[in-house]
Parts: sequence; C-alpha cells; structure tokens
Amino acid sequence: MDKKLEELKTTTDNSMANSTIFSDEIPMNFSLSGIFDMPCDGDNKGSLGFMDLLGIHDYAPSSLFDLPLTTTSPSSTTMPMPPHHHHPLPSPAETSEVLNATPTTPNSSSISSSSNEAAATIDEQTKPVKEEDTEHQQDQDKTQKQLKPKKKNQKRQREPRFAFMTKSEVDHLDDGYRWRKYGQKAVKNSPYPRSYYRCTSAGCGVKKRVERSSDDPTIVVTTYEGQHTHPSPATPRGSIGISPVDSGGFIGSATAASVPFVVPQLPHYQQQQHSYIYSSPSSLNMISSTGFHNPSLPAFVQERHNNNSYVPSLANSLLRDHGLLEDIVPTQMRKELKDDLVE
DNA sequence: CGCATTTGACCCGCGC
DNA sequence: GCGCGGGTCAAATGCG
Repeated sequence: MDKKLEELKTTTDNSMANSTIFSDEIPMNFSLSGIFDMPCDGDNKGSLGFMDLLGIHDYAPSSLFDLPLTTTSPSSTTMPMPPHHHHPLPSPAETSEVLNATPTTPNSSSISSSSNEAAATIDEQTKPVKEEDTEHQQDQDKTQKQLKPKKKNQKRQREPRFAFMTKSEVDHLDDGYRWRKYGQKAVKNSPYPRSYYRCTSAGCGVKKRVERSSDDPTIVVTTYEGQHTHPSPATPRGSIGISPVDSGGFIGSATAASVPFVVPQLPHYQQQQHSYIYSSPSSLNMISSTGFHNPSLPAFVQERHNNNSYVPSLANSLLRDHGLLEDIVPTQMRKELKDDLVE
C-alpha cells in the first residue's frame, strides 16, 4: 500500500498539470485518468473526433491505436509521459489523498476502471436467443419473456467496460460508430439522466452509457462496454478503437486473446474543446498481471501518469459523482478513500 | 416508410 | 422478503 502510494505520488508530482492517472487496488481493476483539453467551438452538433479531441495522434503511436494521426492537436493539452513499467496500484489512502483535492477542472482528467468486470463474459450473446425463444411464448406469458434470460445461479457478468470523462457540452460523442439509444434512466443524486446506447451494427453488441457528472455538468462520462466486431463506419480502417488483436493498442498488446477489452471507439471531436477523463477497463489489472506494461498504454494515458497534477480533481470527481463513476469506482472503495481523507 | 428516440414497464442484483 | 436502483425491453412516437 505505502509503496504504491509513494509511487503514485511520485508519478503525480511529476505529472503535468492536466493529467492524472491512478489505479485502484481492487482486484482486476486498474484505473487511469487524464483530462484532455481539446479545441472546441461550442458547437454541439458537429461530429467530433475523439482522438482529435484527445490529441492522441500527437502523443500516441499509430501502432498503438491504429488511428489516423491527423488533424489538429489539442491546444492546451499536454499529454502525460508513459511510465516505463506498470506502477503499483494505489492504495485507498493514496486515492483518498487525491480525492481530497479540488474539483475537476477543465484541464484535468482522470481514468478509472470499473470493478468486478474483468472476467466479464459476453452475456449479450445470450440475448438474441432469449428474445427468439420468448417470441413465440409471448402469448403464453408475457411476463415470462424477460424472465431469467441468463443462466441460473450464475452471477450476471458484463463485458469489460471502458469509461472516460469528457469535458463537453455534447452528451453523445460521435465516435465514428452508429448508435441507437435504447434507454434512459434518471441517475440517483444527479439531475442528469443516463442514456443507454447500442451499436446498430448487426451482430455487434457493444453498448455505451452516457451521463453527465452531477458535480460538473460540463463533464460527460461515457462508458463503453463490449467490443466492436466490425470496422467503424466513419473510418475505413475501422480502427479508431484499439484492437488488441491487430493494433497492439492500449490493452491489446498484451492481452489480445485473454482480454476482451478493447479501447472503445474514440469520438471524433474536431471543433469543440473537451477534456477527457479516461478510464481503463477492469481487465487492465489482469493485463498487467499477465505481462502488460504501461508502455502499452496510450501515450495520452501514460503521460498523465508522469504529469499528474490533477489527481485531486479526479479523485474528487470520483468521490462525488454518483453516476457511472460510482460504478467505475466501487462505493466501498470510495468510502475508504473518503475515510482516509478525513484522517 | 424506415429508422431513431422516447418512455413506462419490467427484470435482476444487492443491501437491509 | 422487500425495496431500491441499474439496466433492458418494446410499444408508441417522432423525424427525415
């Protein structure tokens, strides 16, 4: 714990003002965070390139993301330098320390991973079957159509999630893929609803959730779940996202086979200025444990690690956010962090 | 007309 | 067991 803390501190102290990477100690979790300021014109309607927004092309090797490195770079974004190796997971105390800091600022960012999802399975695949099966049963018992679509006695599992926070006025970021909204729910303790989207491509079960931070309405938290099975319609290469299999990206380099997680399609933001809080999937820990090293992380993430001066912001957001962030950072962990802060 | 969005109902897991 | 909250479904509705 202490060691991790120290390491975290070190990285934080050296990090740049706008970036933050931290990891939690929860098994199978690995958190990274960073905020990226992107050029922005305030237009909510435009198609924004996430990568452009992130300025990843300026910092991340194309091989890492398999992205077209083009267009503008973030005006105010300084990407964190990648650590040479995987750093220990921060202890609650560490995070709490961070959390005590000021609220997220436009230039700050953070990444966190969700918990208990590393071993996620493709639950989605069972759905189509379920729906088909129930289709002919609807007349018999409508209430049954949604009952126990999943295996009995088996804890529901999810695909690894990849969440990032975006400072943007746009809720639904254009990431190059086509999404259909299939639900919206009010978020507890937040005046902003959470929207649920599903990739419209046939056979692609990727989902994403979008919600605004209740603390900072300018921050949009987007959580991707699953892996696209097709190229991005907006990108011939279909590789905005990082594919572990063919791009050696973020996670893929070390986990192509064992880690289903893929860095989600990154939205194209070309005109607005955004800040991203990037969250790695819980599977990252698994990756790290299997030889995954930070050098495999996207440059923008890694730089965060060394130039982390906004950890406080991140932590603060995590503690206060009651939406997806809560999901990303287990409540218990947050409590612990909070307690540590009190001390 | 086809597709996307809205929205209330429902399912499920979890904590008490 | 019950209630709460997250997540999903699907009919209704909207829109190009």
